Parts: sequence; structure tokens; C-alpha cells
Amino acid sequence: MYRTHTCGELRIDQANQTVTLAGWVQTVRKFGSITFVDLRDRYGITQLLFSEALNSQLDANPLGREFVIQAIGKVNERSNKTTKIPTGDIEITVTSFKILNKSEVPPFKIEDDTDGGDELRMKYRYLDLRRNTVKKNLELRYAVGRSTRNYMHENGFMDIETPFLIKSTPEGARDFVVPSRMNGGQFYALPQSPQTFKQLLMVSGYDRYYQIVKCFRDEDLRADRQPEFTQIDCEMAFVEQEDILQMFEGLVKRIFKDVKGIDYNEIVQRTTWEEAMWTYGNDKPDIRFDMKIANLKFPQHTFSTKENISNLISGAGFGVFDDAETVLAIAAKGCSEYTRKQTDELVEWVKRPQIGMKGLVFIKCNIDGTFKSSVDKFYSEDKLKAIAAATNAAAGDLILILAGAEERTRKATSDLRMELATRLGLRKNTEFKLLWVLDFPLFEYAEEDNRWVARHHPFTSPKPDHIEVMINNNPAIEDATKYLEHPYSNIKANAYDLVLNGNEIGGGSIRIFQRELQEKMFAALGMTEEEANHKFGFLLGAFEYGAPPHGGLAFGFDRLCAILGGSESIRDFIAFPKNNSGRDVMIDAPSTIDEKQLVELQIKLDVK
RNA sequence: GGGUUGGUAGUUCAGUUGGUUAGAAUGCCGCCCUGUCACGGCGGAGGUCGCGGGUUCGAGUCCCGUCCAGCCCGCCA
Repeated sequence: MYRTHTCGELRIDQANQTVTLAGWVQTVRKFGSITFVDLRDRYGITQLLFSEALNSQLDANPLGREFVIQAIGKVNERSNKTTKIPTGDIEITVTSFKILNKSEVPPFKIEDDTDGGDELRMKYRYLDLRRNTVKKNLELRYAVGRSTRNYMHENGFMDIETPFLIKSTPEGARDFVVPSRMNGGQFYALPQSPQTFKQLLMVSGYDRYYQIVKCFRDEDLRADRQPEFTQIDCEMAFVEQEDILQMFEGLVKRIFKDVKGIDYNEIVQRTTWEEAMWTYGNDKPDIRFDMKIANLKFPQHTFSTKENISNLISGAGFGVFDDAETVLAIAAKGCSEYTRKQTDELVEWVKRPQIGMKGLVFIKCNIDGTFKSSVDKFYSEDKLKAIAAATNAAAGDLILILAGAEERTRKATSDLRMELATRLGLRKNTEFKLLWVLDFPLFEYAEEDNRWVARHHPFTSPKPDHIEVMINNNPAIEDATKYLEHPYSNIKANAYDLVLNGNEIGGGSIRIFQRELQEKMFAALGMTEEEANHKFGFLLGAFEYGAPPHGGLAFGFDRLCAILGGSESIRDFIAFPKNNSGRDVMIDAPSTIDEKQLVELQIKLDVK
């Protein structure tokens, strides 16, 4: 037997017991003729005391950091206790020990506060995983998965595995492809999601399905994007949108409870996509703080529900605003005393290429009720007051105004809102706010390809009232710049996203389940009948054999874990992640393959 | 595809207007120490300044190219 206890469990109650521990040497503190060793495993740290009698044995077998040892000894109360570790009241007076395996000196410290940089930690990820902080993240991930499985099981969902080697459908993200040796010249694709399979399971009558499953997308990466990532993938039959919303906000609330001990009792707020875009400039708004956007000037065609905007700023002779397609403002609470240096810093921030604005106009709402702005000569006190009212600014606030082309300005204002909130400490990672965003547009127009693309995916159903619009209108557009005038621009989808603190953690839709409508959808996306049959014939076929109405959604599991763990980067919550270039620097993948393998696959390389 | 920040000891970093032998902390090695837990004290070893080219009497430092890494934009139904 290698051990009787772990390194985290012994307490004063076990005093005088003889125990055997095994683990890794965290530190060796030699103190004259006695030696202290901190022994570490997944469960904690226990101090070992090597007395003078063991010195000759220690001299013959010196211990180093990360050596794996086994120690037999007696649990004793410490003379100097420590509260820093749970086992701090006791130590093991070692009577004999054995080195089970030596270790090289590790390239960085295996401690919470490591000296290792990211690159090094990734190369030696197996050492990094020994660290408490990384271990905590993986434990949290395990807890989220466990909570999910419990909830899904209790609600009658069945976990069914779907294949990884499937068919490439170049719609949406790039596929990872896998060459087939037995079918020369042909390729499998790895799934971007089990979408069509879970829909087929609905046709097969498994009316509540879920899976915690790997998905693959061959696109450029970010701190919160990996080429292989995990989804909680769910689908239900005989449901309407409301059933899905109820079921899955229940899941998230359950996870909050199980993992964070949080009772999320408040009603999950809902907003439409249009309202979110109008109010926050963004389809995944962070509603932990207010700071809503005031539309001082906005093109009327974009949002159907916003037709009569009072134009507060045009015609005053201020060219920047007069010429701009859009003028948007937000108010930063309590920032009216910002110095020139601070406002200049914000101007520089919006001028960065990633934001790409030319400048930023400020209106200071002074404590005494007066206003001071860089545009005083164009706007009267009354106008400034009206702008303050529109932005909900009070005395002591600072109004920031951006002007320019619609889409860029909206995005910049949204980014500025988030940046200000971060600077003002309004984005606490201990606070959680959920929001359903509903009624997304069904289509987006891809000007470069001159065709409609599905905003969510091509299996999403239009809202019932909009089915007629879709069926009765030809998708063709003669003048691509006028796509907003095409009826398709106004078709809303039966689609929904769940947003947590400004992050999209889940999204889904009610699906199309009739062959005719699905064919119409493929046609709207520019597919010929042959293409549709080649790519999705199996699904169209299945819809002819009694497909029930169904819908579902999928959560980004890694991202959900990262947010619950208070981190921006999902890499910290994946045991063996890839770097920014999609490389695993530990195993050094991807890599070339043998000529023999290429021959078998009938593949010739033409690497540039 | 683009922007941006970085690459100097095992590690994390400093290195001035270009100027003698490139520093600190930590880690590592040796000696001393019976209550440490960031132990302490003394001593020591450790560098192709990412790589290639250029400017210069002289380059870690300036210029050009390139590779790698981080973050961001595009992209990600």
C-alpha cells in the first residue's frame, strides 16, 4: 500500500496514529540536524519532520523539489502551529521514507504565485496542472459538468453521443477536415456542433437530448476562443420558445446554486435584439450597470420600432455632428471632474485602430448645474440640458459623444461603455446578471458574397408571423447597398441568446421541421436544389417521416466556467489548451506526417 | 490578412543620448544552523541579449527583414 491518507486530511484528532503518506516534495527546509519537508498532493500539504536519526539516510538520498516520496511516521501535534494550511496543527514525525521517483529541477515554481510565464507553463502544462490555482479551475469545471448532468437527468434528458467524423458543410465557420484512407480523395469534417444529429434524434423520438460535447471550428483564436471547445448541447421536441427559456434558465440557476452557492431568485430579464442594439449598441449587453446609450441622431431605417427620434444636435453648424450618419452619447457617473489628461486618454483610446473613431466630444455636467463642453459655441445651455436628459446624466456626470458611420459608431460606443464601466469598477466578477436576448434577425446580408446568410444557422425557423414574408418574397437583390429595404431584412427568427455579464453563454432557436420551409431557407441562402440535397438531403429526407416541432440551445461550456471562475481566458479552464496559433506547444502539434501516411491517404503536399 | 506589445541568466525582469568586464531578485550548487513553514547566514556557478542582415571606430540599445509569444480587429452560421 502506497498510502493510508492523503496530504490534505490529517488533523489533530489523528494524533499518535502511524500513517503512510505519498506525494511530491514541495519544499525542503534544512535546519541544522532536523529537516522539514512539505509534502504535496491533489488534496493538500502536510509537513514531514525528519529528525537527526534520519540524517545519514537523507545524505545518501537527498530530496529535491518535486521528488515523489513515500513517508511512514507518526502524526504529532506541532509545537509551532500554522493556520496557513488546514493540516497546520500537525506534522508527521518520519520513521522511514522511500524515494519513489526523482525529479529534474522544475523550470518554474509549482506555487499559487508562480514565476513561470504563459509560454513556459503551457510547454510544461503537466507541471502547471500541479498548481493549486489551475487545479481549482479544473475542479470548478468538473462541478459545472456534474451540476449540469444532474439537472438534465432530473428533467428527463438523455445523453446520446453523436459522431465526430461527419460531413463538411461550408456554411458558417471553416471545418476541420480529416482525410479518409479507405475512401481516397474524400474527407470527413469534424463537427462545428452536433446540430443536424440532434435534430435527427428529435425525429427519432428522443424528445429530450443533451450532451456535453467537443466541437471544432477552424477559425482564428482569441483568449476566449479555442479550435476545439466544449458545448452543453441540448434539444427538445414538442416545445415552444417559452418552454426552452424556462428549462435552461433553470439549468443556469441550478449551476449558480451548486457551484457558487448563489440563489439567483430574481426573474431573468428579457429584451429583444432591436432593443439591445438600440440601448446598448450590442447584442450581448452587460446589464450589471446602466449607462444606456442615447441616440442623438440615428438613421431611421435600421430599427423598425424606432421611427421618430428627436434630432437633438443637427443644424447647429457643428459639422462633425451634422455630417455624421449617427451620433451616440453615454454618461459616465461622477466623472465631471475628469482632468484634461484623463479625457485625452479616452480620446486616444477611441482613436486606437481597433476602435477607429476620429475623436470624442465631452460635456461636463458640473456639480453646480452648469455645463462645460468642447462644443459650447454650437450648442446653447438648453440644448446641452436636453442632451443630458437624453443620456440620463446628472450633475457630476461626464457625457461622452461619438459620431460617425452607423455600424462603427454603434460598436465604438458599446466598447467605450464597457471600457468606462471597467475603469469605474462596475464590472464586478462576483456579481452575475442574466439576460435573454430574443427576436434576432433571421438573415444577414453578406455584401461581399452578394447573398443572404443565416444569422444563427440555416435550421432556425422564422417567427410564425414572418413565415409568409419569407415564402412570398424572392431573396434576390438588384442593388446590394439597399439590402435594408428588402423584406428579408425585417424577418425575425425564433432565436434566443442567454447573456451573462456581457458574454453570450448560450444560444439556440426553434427549428424548422417541415421540408418545404427548410427547402425555402436553403434557397434563400443561395443554394440550388442539388446543393441542398447533396449537403442536407438526409435532413430533408428525415423531415418527410414525421418530424415533430422542436428546438434547443447550446451553452459554451468553457466560457461559462471561465465566467463563473472570474476569468477572461478560457485556457485556464481547459486542461490542455492550444495557443493563439492553434498549437499545442507541449506535444508540438500540429506536425508533419510520414511520407508513408501521405501515400496511404493519396495526398500530395503543395506547401507554400 | 491587419494592428499592437514583448523576446536579455533555469525563471521573472532592469539595462540611461550607442561606449570599459551586461545587472537585480529568485531558483540552482557548496558550507553553517534543532522549530522552520517566503526559514536564516556565508560563498559559488550560471548569458550566442530570439534569429539574419545593415549603419557605426564601437550595437542588448539605431535601421531593415524574419521567427516566436500575448492582446485586439477582420473572421468565428
